[in-house]
Amino acid sequence: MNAAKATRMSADDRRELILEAATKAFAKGGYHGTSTDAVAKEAGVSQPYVVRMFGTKLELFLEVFERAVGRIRDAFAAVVDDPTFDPASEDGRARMGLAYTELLQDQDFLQVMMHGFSAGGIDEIAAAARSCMGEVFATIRRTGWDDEEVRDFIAYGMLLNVMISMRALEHLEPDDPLAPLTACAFGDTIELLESTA
Amino acid sequence: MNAAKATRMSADDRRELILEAATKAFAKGGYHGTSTDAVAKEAGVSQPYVVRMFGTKLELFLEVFERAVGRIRDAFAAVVDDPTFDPASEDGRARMGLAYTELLQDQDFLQVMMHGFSAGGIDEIAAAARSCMGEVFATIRRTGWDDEEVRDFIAYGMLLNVMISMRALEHLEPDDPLAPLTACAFGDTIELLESTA
DNA sequence: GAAGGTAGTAATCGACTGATAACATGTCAA
DNA sequence: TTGACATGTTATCAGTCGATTACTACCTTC
Repeated sequence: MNAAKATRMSADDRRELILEAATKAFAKGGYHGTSTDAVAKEAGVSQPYVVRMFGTKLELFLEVFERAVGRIRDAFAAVVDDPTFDPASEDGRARMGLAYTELLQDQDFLQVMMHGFSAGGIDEIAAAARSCMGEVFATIRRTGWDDEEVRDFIAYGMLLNVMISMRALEHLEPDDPLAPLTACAFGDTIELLESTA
Repeated sequence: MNAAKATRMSADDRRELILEAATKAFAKGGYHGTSTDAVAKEAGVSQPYVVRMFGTKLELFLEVFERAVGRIRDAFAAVVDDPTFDPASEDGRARMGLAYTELLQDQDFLQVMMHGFSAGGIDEIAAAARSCMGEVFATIRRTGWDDEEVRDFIAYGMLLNVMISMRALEHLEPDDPLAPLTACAFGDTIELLESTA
């Protein structure tokens, strides 16, 4: 899949490349539904190499998952840490919303996140999910908003995540059963996203 | 697992029993993470019997999923159809909230639902998810609430679903990274749930 | 009491999966 | 240039999975 196959690469670069490929692969199938071979093919390397580099499939998934949620957390942190950010203002709220909207452009991350959140059947993943989600909450809390406001902000984001996972944006036809909710949930960001989805 | 194994049973009864077992099994592992053999063991029948009764594993999952979401939709429908229901009143909103809280008692249904929502990689499941979610939206909409209010109600429910999936309720220790959000999200329903979880 | 449909199992298969081991190739320092 | 390490592959394995086939046991009805 990748042109870099023939050439040798530093382990760090190769690791990065595999993590990106794994993000794409896990986004589609989740932990159980994605084989290490699928990741390897996506990355353009052999399957045993993937396994050996990360130890086990679970460790690979955990790393992919923590990166995905970490990226989201960091996007919010960047807004909060901006010295011109005023959490109480309408502009402040808009900035936080926009930060999330920008994340919607790369849906692989969000889907990996949702797969991790749903995988409560695997202890390590559930623990990572709680830990990462706790961090996101703590980050958004730093706005100074009331906990209820933070909670509602996260809840709304979660709705969007779920709808992306069920591929609502690819089914905006007026006769689709979900279209009314999709329109209401995504509002005017929908045109922005349609072009990229 | 079930005492009914030795005795013969009508196909309809057995079907029901397998669907319940499958709900429990799929709640843990989702579609990919649950084998038909796991379902069979949970139901106390042989694996080939499960497959033959439902055709394929996918058809079984779809039936389990549609039942799960159907049950949620019906719970809301019952509230809306109650002649004493006044959507605009505080009591009306409380009733809808309570209907959801009652659903939280049986977390298997909610987890199956979340697994279905996340399984966008399988076309049939994604389509079923959109369809079922569309029905839930339409049902709640019958309250007469503004679309935004319906959306927020669903979003909040989705947050609770996700937190249940990551087993937040089993990790309420003060040092758990997620505990603050869990406390905020579940509020006073938490004592109610702790006893059953 | 036997015929025929229904409920259910045992045996088995081919495909796939994650992991391991053994091997090959490239790179760089002395 | 040769030794040593890092990068990467091929071959292989034991376990698991969904599905099919063929078989058994039960119940009903005439």
